[in-house]
Amino acid sequence: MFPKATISRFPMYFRVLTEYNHQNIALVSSEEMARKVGVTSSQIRKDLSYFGSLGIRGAGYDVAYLLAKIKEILGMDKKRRLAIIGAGKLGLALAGYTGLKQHGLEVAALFDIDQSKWGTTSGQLTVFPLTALASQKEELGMEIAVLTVPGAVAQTVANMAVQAGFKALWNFAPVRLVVPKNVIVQYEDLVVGILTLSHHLARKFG
Amino acid sequence: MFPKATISRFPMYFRVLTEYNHQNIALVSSEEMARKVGVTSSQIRKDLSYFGSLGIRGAGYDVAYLLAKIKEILGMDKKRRLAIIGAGKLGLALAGYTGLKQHGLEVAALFDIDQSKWGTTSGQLTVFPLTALASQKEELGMEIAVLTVPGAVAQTVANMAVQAGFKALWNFAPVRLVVPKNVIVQYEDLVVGILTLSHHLARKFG
DNA sequence: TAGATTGTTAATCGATTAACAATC
DNA sequence: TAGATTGTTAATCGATTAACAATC
Repeated sequence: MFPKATISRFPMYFRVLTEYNHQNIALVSSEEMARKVGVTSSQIRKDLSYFGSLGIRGAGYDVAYLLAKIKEILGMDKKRRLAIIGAGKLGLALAGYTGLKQHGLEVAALFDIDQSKWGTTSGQLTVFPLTALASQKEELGMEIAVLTVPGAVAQTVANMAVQAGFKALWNFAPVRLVVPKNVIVQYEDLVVGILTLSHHLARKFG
Repeated sequence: MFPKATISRFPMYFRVLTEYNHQNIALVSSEEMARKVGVTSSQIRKDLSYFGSLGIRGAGYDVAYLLAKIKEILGMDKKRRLAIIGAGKLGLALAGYTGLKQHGLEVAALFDIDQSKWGTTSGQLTVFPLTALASQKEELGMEIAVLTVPGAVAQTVANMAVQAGFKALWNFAPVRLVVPKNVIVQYEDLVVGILTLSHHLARKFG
């Protein structure tokens, strides 16, 4: 098995390879990529080696081939559709975030408990009542539920998502969720990064 | 020195302690906290031990005291003001994100290069021209620059922030920034989490 | 004192890096 | 073939966990 951190570096690899591809660069060495990404070349070779012998000894990595492989590893070869639950500021921002589309991820619909938000279109997206989650999941073929709701209701909403058949949750609420073990939860705590900065500032300047 | 991961767990400790505090619970054991946070009690004791002998043997941790200590460690004892550069969807969402305020962080102003956005108030916040960065930094006492701009201009904007005197950057653009070594950059890549999920889905279901 | 729980040490586990044989 | 760079092994580094002496 490979380190968890390996997968977390793949999005960055994907981006620099996309760039090389646009520049019509056909081959790239681990050394060259390493410089661009900001890791060691050893790290890159090791990360890639977990998924097979993807390079050419003496030459480097075929950009197009490696790009295809990484897309496959990250599940980007198939379009993944997301349901955003919680049409607040964060939910709406994610709905319009171009970074998702650039990585083959598509927000298909939003859901909210607040009646006043129903039907509202953000871009060409519709906000549905939370009760429509299961039916719309089937209708729109959504696989991943994004939780952008207050912490106090996160567990309840997670239960509904699980009930609706979602096997993957991307949770922005700072709450540990209890879910059946065939359901994957990815936690996203936006506050960690900024408080890490705040900590460093406090250390250095007080 | 302590593991980098130690600090990243502190925001979660802060939240559960805040909860205990609201419930008027005065003492809490590492075992109890561990259950709530979802880590081992050893981990909690170790994490805290890096910052002194914060507990009471045989009894546990004094909630109010530990809370104060953690606030201090995370630099939350002083209010930190943020400048959001890039008044797009993500920037506006962060400007209105209540999670920041709950952790003693205050967005003081937004900045954008796009003239049509200047003066626009989001909540009671103003969007300033990028050229006003240095003057407003002094005026409003901002310490942290939040970069919510496209990757293509992130380095240029980072340079401006450094020029304006910011010593800490919170960078949402998926680009490695080159900055003087007395400037701290915290990278926030929103795509990593969701692509990790996508990878797991691909593994399990194809 | 007896019971409980911390703080810390040592062992374990996991991830990164250096080095180089394999090979294009 | 000579030069280059991968893929992989072994060494190093770092983080977590288990266990228990210290002590409230």
